[in-house]
Amino acid sequence: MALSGKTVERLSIYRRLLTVQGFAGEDYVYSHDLAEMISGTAAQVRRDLMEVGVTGHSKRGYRVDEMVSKISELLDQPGGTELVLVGAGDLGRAVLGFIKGQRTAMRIAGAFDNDPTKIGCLVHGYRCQSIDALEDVVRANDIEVAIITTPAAGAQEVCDRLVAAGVRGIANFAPTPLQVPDGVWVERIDIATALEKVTCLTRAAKAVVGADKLS
Amino acid sequence: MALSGKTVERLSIYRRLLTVQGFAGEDYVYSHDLAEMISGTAAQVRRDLMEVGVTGHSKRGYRVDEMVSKISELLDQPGGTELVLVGAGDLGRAVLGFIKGQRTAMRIAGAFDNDPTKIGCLVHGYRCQSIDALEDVVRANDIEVAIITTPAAGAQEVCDRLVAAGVRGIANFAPTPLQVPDGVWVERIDIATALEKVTCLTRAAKAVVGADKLS
DNA sequence: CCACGTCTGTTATTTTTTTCACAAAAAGGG
DNA sequence: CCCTTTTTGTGAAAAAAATAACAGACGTGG
Repeated sequence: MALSGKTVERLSIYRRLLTVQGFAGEDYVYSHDLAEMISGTAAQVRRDLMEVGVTGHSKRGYRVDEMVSKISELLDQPGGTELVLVGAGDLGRAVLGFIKGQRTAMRIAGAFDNDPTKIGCLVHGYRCQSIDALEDVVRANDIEVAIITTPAAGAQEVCDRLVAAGVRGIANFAPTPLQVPDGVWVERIDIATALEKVTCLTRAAKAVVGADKLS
Repeated sequence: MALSGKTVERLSIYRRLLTVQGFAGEDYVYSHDLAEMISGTAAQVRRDLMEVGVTGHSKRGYRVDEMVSKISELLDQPGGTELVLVGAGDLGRAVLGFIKGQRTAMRIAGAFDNDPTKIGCLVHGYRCQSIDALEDVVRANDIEVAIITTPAAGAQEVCDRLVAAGVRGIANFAPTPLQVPDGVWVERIDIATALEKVTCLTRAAKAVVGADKLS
């Protein structure tokens, strides 16, 4: 019963809707309400919830607090997760802000950059350290998850160093694919690709609508 | 022959590998080389290329320049795409930097924010305007694609205004789902979800590896 | 110029993901 | 208390995506 990536994504969104957005404060929620919010189907919501083991009630829906705690059990590491972030540019700053803003179960154990003018500076309350200290911090804190927000050019090298130091999961914001050994999970968040996708598929969507109009 | 979203994503990556990374400068590339770079299979690469209509050569591979121009034909709008960006915070700044950095076929027609202290400031060379001017700029330039980098709270309202002004495609970086009418394409780039996914699935990957070791 | 090995193009197969559809549960009204 | 309506839970069907597999093309080396 390995949770698929897609399911995890939706669970993350459900939880957010149930805690800080939309349905915060409700006691019960129907599957079709959640479905509408995510522009999906009720069946899919029920299926996702089945996977996490929450059970709803006919005519009432699902208990919000039960959903949230069950989802959190699956998504969050018991004591929270410590991460390191490499690359304190605009994007790194944005990601740090995100982590700080949402009160998620994540803590930043260190933020790193190779630019001497950035080292020592505070970014969203985190002190930027020299990339030279990367391995030490990762090993000292048994860090398993890292965020790469460097330019494409340096990403693979940073990745290799992280993996060598014991990191098993990487959120890769650099616009380049990373090569990793088995057992390391890479989540790619590719802004350049996303932008190209939206410009491309916007035209496609229009074409479809146009076709519909003819029929 | 509607290009699927997944295919478009991969095409975007292929093009980048063929122009600015990895294979820039090569005359021919094999499908298995591209496959290795993206940690995929050669069959999938060939399939993607089939969809764009490039045809390779036995024993030689695919012509890089042909691939790039065919992919560009599909991904890019002929004269390039003009976009607006709403939300000039850290994330907005990061996205503007991306667009400026990659010399993609995209141009920023306007960057907007509702924070009076930001209005008038230059962000990566773009002058931040008041959100009040949003509709005027969108209509005056026939903007079809927009980028939302606001906090979650304001995103839906911004989205509604954009759609009302004629926008048909939205890259949504706000950590909330958006409701849009038919014919509008939304591409969600959810950093909070991505981070939760990587922390969650890192443990899952480890579990799998552990299980393998037992067998 | 022939045999071999490699790489493409595409069909078939498998796997994964989503949607459909309906029985069972249960609240509410008369 | 029973009937109606709404909502869950889930097997079955469908759709989408990825992978495998292999015929055909084509250099290359002898």
